Amino acid sequence: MAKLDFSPIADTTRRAEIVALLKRAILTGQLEPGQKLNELRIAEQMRVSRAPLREAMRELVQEGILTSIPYAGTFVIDVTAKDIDDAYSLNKVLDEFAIERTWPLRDQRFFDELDRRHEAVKQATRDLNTTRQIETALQLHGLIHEWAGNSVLLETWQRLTSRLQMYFALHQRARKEPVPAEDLHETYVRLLKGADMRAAQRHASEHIDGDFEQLLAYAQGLEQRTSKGAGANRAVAARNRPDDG
Amino acid sequence: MAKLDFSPIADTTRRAEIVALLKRAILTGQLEPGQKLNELRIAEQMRVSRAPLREAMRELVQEGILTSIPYAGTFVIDVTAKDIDDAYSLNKVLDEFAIERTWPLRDQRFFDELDRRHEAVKQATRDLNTTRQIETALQLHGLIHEWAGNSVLLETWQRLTSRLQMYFALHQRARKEPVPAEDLHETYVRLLKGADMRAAQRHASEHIDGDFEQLLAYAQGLEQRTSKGAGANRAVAARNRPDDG
DNA sequence: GACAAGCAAATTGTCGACAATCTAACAAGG
DNA sequence: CCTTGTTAGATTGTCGACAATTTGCTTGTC
Repeated sequence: MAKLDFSPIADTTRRAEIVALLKRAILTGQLEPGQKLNELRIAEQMRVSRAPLREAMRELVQEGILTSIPYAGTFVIDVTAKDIDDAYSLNKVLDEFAIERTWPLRDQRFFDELDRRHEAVKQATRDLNTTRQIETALQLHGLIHEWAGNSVLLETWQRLTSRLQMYFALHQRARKEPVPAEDLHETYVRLLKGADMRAAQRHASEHIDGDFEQLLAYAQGLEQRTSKGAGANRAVAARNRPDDG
Repeated sequence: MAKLDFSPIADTTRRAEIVALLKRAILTGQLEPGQKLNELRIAEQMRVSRAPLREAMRELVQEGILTSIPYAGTFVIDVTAKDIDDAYSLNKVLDEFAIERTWPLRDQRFFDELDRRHEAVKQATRDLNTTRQIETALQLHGLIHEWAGNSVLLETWQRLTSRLQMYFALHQRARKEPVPAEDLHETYVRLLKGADMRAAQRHASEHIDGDFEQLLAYAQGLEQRTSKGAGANRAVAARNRPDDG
């Protein structure tokens, strides 16, 4: 018998599809930070009952992109400069670890996959598809975490990625300028193929730095505009913001 | 007006209480790895309907201590030697990062809290309360993550802690020997109070090493006993195991 | 006008029942 | 004997309705 690996059957529960829908809406910035999610309205729009919707929302709360206050509502997380800075700091640490673990495991398949993902980024850049560009860039970046062979690391990074994707989407949305056409990942890919692990680690940090610098500036701008909420409870403040429509 | 911080009102939803109950049952090892959670039975035992129970289970799935297979059931995660090793590796990295960030922020309140938690561990040790001993030891360990001032790091560590607590509980349960009476954390606390950050980081790694060595040995024993499931899907294998009762 | 009590609307939390799916046992056919 | 189709039972997934809680408005009082 031929050795054929079948991929798992897709989850056919409404819950799973709702999770996917909501996640996309949040990560692409269609649902804005602080926005309240009205269960009845969303359930009607999706043509499902509130039960699977609520279960889906519970998952996203635990995934860290929604917050929930009993009897008050469920809200898209707010984004502060500190949140972004925290995520960035940890990401740097995880990257170094991932590169260290991936390094001895690199093989032809790794390099091929690296090229494949790099190509996907370049394609999205050519298409001027910012959402897809963010998505593919993070997938390129995620390869070292997948390859490191540490399931806990991968899981952690994927959770972090959700937020990063949201942050970048918000940033892109705020500044309506066109996407940079240059290839920012050329050096990153080259170093990952090379022989100097330290150099790769160092570049990974710096590379992320470049992306995050803009993000931080954007977030700090946000802070100032909504500065009244400085010491207040963010979630509570969110209550007074408009509903989803 | 006196500057008084009120602690948040307790969540009065059934869901939150169910989460707490289930989590405790899993983290203390009362619910064994791979065990299936029968919704109807648990709901009846807790005198609640399945709706809040299912929502609670969704949270724990996302928290990583339950796994769910559509239309098949929700199971306590299986524990493999590799899982423990992965968690251990990442924990080491997070610890170094946490110490680095906490280091300049240490003050009297930090030292006081450190002593307080250290004392709690010693008390639990004197009481021969293994469950509480694990709990307090992890809380002592968690201080650096709380103090580091990075919310993403803290969140990540707390997720890791859930599993660590489960692993240690299983380990303690397997070997019925009495708890070691010596104080394993003396050096750790002393170094955190000292001036040599590198030394503290190094000891943290080694200190964890000691705890994990036993865990790994235990897990590897598990692997061999249930070796038939080596290549098989763990979750599927779990289906054939006995229900909760 | 300021303020407290009380009511009404909207929203979230929970419940019980039904639908969809899986598992296991059994029968039929090769 | 092995495989395939069928069926009954149990369990999970989903639904619509009801209960609990919050919020904002209204009313009455000073």
